[in-house]
Amino acid sequence: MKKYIFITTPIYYVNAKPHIGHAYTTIVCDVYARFCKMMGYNVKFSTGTDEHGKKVEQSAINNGQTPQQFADEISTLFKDLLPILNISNDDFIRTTESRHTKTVKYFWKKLLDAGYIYLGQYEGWYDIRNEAYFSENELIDGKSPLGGEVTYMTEPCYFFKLSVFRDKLLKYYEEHPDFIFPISRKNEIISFIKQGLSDLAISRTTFSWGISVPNDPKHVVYVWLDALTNYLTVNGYPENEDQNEDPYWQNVVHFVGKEIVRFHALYWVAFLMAVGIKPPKQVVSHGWWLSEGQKMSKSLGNVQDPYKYCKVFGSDALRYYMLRELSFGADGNFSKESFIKRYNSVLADSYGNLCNRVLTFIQKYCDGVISRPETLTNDDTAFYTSVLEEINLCPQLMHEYSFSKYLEKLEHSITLANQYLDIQKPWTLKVSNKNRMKAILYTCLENIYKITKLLYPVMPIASEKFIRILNIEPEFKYNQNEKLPNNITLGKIKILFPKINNDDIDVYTTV
RNA sequence: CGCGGGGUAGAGCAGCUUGGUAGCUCGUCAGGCUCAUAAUCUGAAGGUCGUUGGUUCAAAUCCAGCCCCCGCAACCA
Repeated sequence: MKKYIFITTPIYYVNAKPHIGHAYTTIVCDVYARFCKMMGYNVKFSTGTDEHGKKVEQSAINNGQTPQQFADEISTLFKDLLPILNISNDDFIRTTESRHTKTVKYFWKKLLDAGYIYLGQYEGWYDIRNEAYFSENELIDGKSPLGGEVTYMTEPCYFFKLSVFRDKLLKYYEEHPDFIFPISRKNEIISFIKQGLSDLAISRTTFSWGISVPNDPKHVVYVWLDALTNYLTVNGYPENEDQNEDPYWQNVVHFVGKEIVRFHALYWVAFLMAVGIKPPKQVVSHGWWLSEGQKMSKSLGNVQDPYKYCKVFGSDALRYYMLRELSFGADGNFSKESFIKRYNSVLADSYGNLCNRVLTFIQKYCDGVISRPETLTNDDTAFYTSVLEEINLCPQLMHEYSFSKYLEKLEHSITLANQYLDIQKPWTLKVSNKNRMKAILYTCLENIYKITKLLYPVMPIASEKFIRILNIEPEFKYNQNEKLPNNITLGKIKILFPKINNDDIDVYTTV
């Protein structure tokens, strides 16, 4: 039976230009999506931009543009970066598209019909800059906890009856222990709910750049109700109304940064429960990047620009680095020094060089032609076994989002291959035993091939390049018993990862 | 009693959920190889796992207290 999965990035808010965090989330999703495709899943993978709200309206005015012009411009920036990162998304959704406004309005009516929306009055101290209300006792020195100036306001406002979902949500988490990844985030959400849930204001009248509330156009739909619904839009709602029967909707995985877990794991689930749509399978949260040990900030001038790394090292290298360096879920550090070190020691010296030493050997001493040996020695089978032991762990690690360990296993397999060569010393057999020499080379090449296939989700370009050198048409399907064809004739050999010694790469953004 | 993250070899980290020889990468030192991108391979040195106490036959891992570091204006994954 064919398996389905729907993988999403958050939609990115167009108030700011793309930065390293957007690149990271998107890359993580892409790696997972490519992996799932490799495992035979039908994959739907979406990303996009979130374009409404007061901040966008304000930024547009400051820029002398209409909100739509402003949103178009920034959205394009996000979209244009996808090919640079080599992202294989199936859809790019914008919240200003008509397909989306239609979904949101429909979704609103469903919530209304189900009795979960009521018109009330919001009163409290309003922090204009942060678009949020606070109660008297939340204020700090007469300012909002977010630091903004506040004024006392009352505003008619639609509410979503979030409070009635308290027990349903807790029960859902309990029945789906893997719903929030990692566990530490799940505990945060649970303790947040236990502190008490109040109803959620889901409309605003203080600005107009948004989707207007059906039958009450003074109001626009609150940003998160608008934004989260994008996942339904992408999945064809409301035309495809019965999401509970939709194969992709059975297995939805939302990748998010840790700061927006609450919106996905709590509000979104409650919204869906309210209209009777099955909540997503999992919300997977990742940490933040620091730069050279410090928080990235424009004032410190240490904002890392991932696209500069792409230019110098290629997207494969950036993807590899980001997944390998961070223990997924935790915060981590992005540094030029460690990037160059990992690139050179693993991609250039260890993997790249291994490929090159075997390929050029075959080219020089076997005229580029090699075939499956008749017999294997014990050393050969031991080598096959030891590599298999490593790479067979990979699928499970990927499903646990242990990207770094996934790569660690492959790196260790590469070391095993280098060791195998050093022990077998095929270069001593050039004259004395050419058959044995070829058997060694074929054995090594076959294992590199297996490893390379598993590298594909992370480094699709290099993986494909290597396989093309073997004159094989790349087909990325996972097969535990992956085999090379019996006869290989090499094409033109290329260096996969040229060593980079330039320490003067300008990596900081010059915004 | 604000919230959260963290303290494990020179550096950066994993391990902690499900207690039982402390592991990875880089770096250092010594040696081997020459097919390869001055790449590779072998070996070695280097840690009282922040601290105190508890549970246990056994704790980096569980529990309690304490110390120290980082983040919590905005932008935002």
